[in-house]
Amino acid sequence: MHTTWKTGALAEASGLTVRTLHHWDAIGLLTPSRRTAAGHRVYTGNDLARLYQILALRGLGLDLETIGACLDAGVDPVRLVRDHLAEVDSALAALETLRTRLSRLSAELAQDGAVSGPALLDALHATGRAAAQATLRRHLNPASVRELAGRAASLGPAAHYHLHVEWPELYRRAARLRSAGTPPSDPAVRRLVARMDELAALFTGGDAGISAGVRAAWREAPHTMSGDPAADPADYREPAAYLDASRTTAPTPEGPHP
Amino acid sequence: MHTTWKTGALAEASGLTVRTLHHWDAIGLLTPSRRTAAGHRVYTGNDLARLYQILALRGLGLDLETIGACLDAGVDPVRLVRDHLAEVDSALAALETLRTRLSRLSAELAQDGAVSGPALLDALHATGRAAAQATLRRHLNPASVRELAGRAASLGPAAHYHLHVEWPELYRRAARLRSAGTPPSDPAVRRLVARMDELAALFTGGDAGISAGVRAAWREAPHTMSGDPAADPADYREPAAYLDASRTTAPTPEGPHP
DNA sequence: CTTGAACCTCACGCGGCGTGAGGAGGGAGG
DNA sequence: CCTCCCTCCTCACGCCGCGTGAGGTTCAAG
Repeated sequence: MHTTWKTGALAEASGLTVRTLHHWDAIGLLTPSRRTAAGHRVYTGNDLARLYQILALRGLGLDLETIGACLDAGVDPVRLVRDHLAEVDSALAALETLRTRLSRLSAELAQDGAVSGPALLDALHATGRAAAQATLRRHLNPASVRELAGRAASLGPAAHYHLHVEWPELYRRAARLRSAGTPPSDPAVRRLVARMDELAALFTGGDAGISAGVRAAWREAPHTMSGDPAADPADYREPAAYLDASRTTAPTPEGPHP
Repeated sequence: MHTTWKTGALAEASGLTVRTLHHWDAIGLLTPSRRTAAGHRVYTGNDLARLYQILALRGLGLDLETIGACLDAGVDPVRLVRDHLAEVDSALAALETLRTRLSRLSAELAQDGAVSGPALLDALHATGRAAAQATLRRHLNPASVRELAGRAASLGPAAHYHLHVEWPELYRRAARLRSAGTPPSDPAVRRLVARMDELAALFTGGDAGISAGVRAAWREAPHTMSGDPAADPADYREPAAYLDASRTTAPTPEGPHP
């Protein structure tokens, strides 16, 4: 009965590839105890035990460096597992959100029997839009809805950009400033507010009634209006209050007057 | 009102980095329509529309090459979404399995108050082992259990390897051969069977009663015996039947007799 | 004209190997 | 002894989506 293995034999027995064993040797994760005079790797029973441990830890989804640290003494297993579990949980949450979006999209596509070229983008675009318009209609009269739609149409492709790219980004930035403790009176926040008001004016034409209605729709159902079903209402409510505070506080001095 | 953007402005507005825009330009995903005489990138409204589409598709988790193909005409959106959904589903299933294992392990670790060095491996090892022994005890008398344990102990670290590395690998290989349509009488299958019987003899000492009991335990609860809670009983039952068939059929000729 | 910010183009790095290229060791058969 | 073929070895580049400098040009303001 043999008690040592050459690279190929170990690879075949373990289901790994020779290249993987070479790699693990190169990074010092699993170094064969011996070599023949010609430089051929010889794995012993101890190496096998280590291989088994590596496979066990790899099965937990740990990266190779962590596995090495684990085996070469020096990690707190409780913390390691707890942290890793947290990582896995967040990855799982992200994937679940994605799955929801995809399956909704898939349904949308299956429904429009005929499949043309940019059908994917159309469907992607349409998904959830009907709901957003319904919400808007609850807060605006038909004439205002038509005016909003007309202004959006006249902006062309830029409308999509302003609504779905720049606007969410402004919101994200407001959220970052807020959580960094920046006071609402800070000039950076004021610049954000100014840009957002500018964008809003593009769509509402400066009509206070329309913009109030739009704001009400966002307050009612941020996840519907933003088109992101995973959006947390709190992620919108708190920055909104922060931005309102910016609009109503006195400016902070920003260096000497010119 | 400006209708063009420089790299930095577009990056800031979209929340991407300048490097990302450079990269997307380099791979031809988003090339600015114009450049200044000095070579500075100038993005137009059309580029913005494309950027918006890219971000929308990226939000679905598609890779950049697929996104490019999508936008430059030439994919079936129905198939694309269906296939991608399938990918996401399998990733999700894998992650859920992993999460189950990790949380069980976490509980195991929390239970053994004191944390020593190789506690993680101990816990990993112990998880589910008690259940496997309970299953075994239902199929073997105490003397046989003791004999099994004694033989396993005398094998040392190699026992872990045989049980948890080589044995599952042999099973996986059997499953592959089976699904490839290889007949049970094929010499490759016979070699597998011979090796598995050899391994079994290492643990049972050739005692037919013990090996029958072990086989019964595996038939009853493969997921418990293998230590993999996600194991599908069918993944063991069918290869097992296949291997049994190999043991009871006549050999196929493998070239001319010597 | 000078400064400083913003822009440009290389080019390496990451993780975990896959996939050759090009060469040497080793056992079986002539 | 030589030849054949299989297994082993060591580089070294490629993947994906950028991050992160290094080192040089251009632009707008003072």
